Amino acid sequence: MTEQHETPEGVSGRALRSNAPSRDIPQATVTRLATYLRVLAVLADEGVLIVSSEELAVAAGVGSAKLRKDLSFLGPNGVRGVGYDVAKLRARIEDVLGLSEGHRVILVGAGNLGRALAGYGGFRRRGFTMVGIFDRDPQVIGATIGGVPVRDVAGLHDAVAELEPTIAVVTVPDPAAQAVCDRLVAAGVQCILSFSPVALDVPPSVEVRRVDLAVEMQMLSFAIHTSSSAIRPAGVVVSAMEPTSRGGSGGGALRKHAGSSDAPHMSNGSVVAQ
Amino acid sequence: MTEQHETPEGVSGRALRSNAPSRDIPQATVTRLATYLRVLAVLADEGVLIVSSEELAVAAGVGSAKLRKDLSFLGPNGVRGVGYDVAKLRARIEDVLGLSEGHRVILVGAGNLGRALAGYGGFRRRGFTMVGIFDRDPQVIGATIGGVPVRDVAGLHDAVAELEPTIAVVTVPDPAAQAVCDRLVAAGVQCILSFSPVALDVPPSVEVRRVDLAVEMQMLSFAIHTSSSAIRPAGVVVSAMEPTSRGGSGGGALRKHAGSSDAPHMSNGSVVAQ
DNA sequence: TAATGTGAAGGAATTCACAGCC
DNA sequence: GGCTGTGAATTCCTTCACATTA
Repeated sequence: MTEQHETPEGVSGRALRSNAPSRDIPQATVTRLATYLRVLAVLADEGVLIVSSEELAVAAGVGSAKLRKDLSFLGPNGVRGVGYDVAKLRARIEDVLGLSEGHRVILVGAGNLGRALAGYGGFRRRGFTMVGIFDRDPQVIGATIGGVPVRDVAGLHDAVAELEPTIAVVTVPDPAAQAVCDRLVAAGVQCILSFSPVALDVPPSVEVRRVDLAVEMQMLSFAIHTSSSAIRPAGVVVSAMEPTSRGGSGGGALRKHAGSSDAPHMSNGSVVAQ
Repeated sequence: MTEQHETPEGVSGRALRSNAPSRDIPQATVTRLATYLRVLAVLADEGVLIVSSEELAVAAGVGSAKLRKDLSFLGPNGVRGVGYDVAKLRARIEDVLGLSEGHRVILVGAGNLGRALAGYGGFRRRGFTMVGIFDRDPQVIGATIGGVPVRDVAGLHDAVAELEPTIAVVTVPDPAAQAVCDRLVAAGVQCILSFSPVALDVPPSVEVRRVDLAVEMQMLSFAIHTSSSAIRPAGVVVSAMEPTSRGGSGGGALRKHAGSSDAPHMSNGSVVAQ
């Protein structure tokens, strides 16, 4: 959906920290940086030390020029005639995205989706530590999910003070979403990822991203609809994909096989942020 | 990821059907149409008959000019000086998105995430019918999730011929994603929603959307990082949100109570399409 | 020589402002 | 008077092509 594009005025707000990039980083670039990071993690696991923009681009599904442009916002990261140092580039992107110090995450709503997220190994692997899980159901409270005990949501306020989470993930039924959100805000949470399609009302100082699965499905629907109604050579569809050179495994020189990787089924969603 | 924005060249492929819009609809607009649809459903439930672009825009979290521009791609839909007929607009958007006739969905991977999706009421409500669920685990095969029995993924090919799904949702562990995808493609599935972060290799005729939760979390991280490192008046954060007029409930004339109300600033997200 | 980094061109999406209609 | 629909201006993003550097 990414996206694209909300956030009219770029994204940032002038970063003034240590290694902060000098210019503002475009929103669209930030979205892709997260993708590059995932690919770099896989490469690192495979023992790859150096990667070229072309190889990285193919693995991430974008054009190499776009990738270089994206990386250029972080300052010089590669060596001309050689490529990028995988470990160094990875560290640089993590630093820029604010992932270096990790994040403490709490989850409110231990339903199926909440459990799926809590059990998602990819989180911890990427620096997100689940420090608290909350629910309203007495039958669920006290149980342990992914090693973290489920607490009564009634104690949310105090728990936030105790756990000091940097991010809260909300996976409660739609009607409860706003109330939970209000309590999180009252408790001082600044950053919320909501899986409810309802638009949450929060003060401007709080950052909310919303993920709506149905939106993804509907966009797929549109793709089918338009392609099936288009006049086209038999079997060929005008698809919404990147004009990436798609060559199975024949392309990249350094990639081996994709085994080790990440987490088992998890999820997530599309996106749509508030 | 949003998303936003993969898909370089617009989205469509010349629609030539019945009520097809004359022009191509921009990708960014399609993303938001799905959002408008959700808001319209809520309004309809509340008994609202007519809505102005300003009201709809606030509820959806976008600017009114943007909303009007978006709707203009679908042809004339409103009445000047009055507003939009909720039911009529809703039907029009559903038609354009290809939702009018509903979709038959199969799900591969009955883990926590798969179960969460299968049980998600929002799907059926929006015209997506789960017609088949598949898994590899003998312990799960035969069980019923949301009224649909779990079948052995070994019979996927024949089942696709039998069930004729228009969309397949993949929620299997990462290492299995490509293989499952290949089998779906071989069986004739044209449209896949994958929750695995790995980039799937498919023929150009197949449409794939990928959803990666970690990307969302990382974008949140960036938002925290940049705003916390910015120089700003105490307590106020330079956030990446829409500059929407946020006025609690004082604004809209037709809306009743806020259970679901207004969507303050929102926006939307990103998405990463392969 | 090989691949990065980047100005400049091109295209897409957003915003503005107002003409047009009820 | 009020609100839609839309050209025009603006801003943002992508793509191209090449100068630059190891």
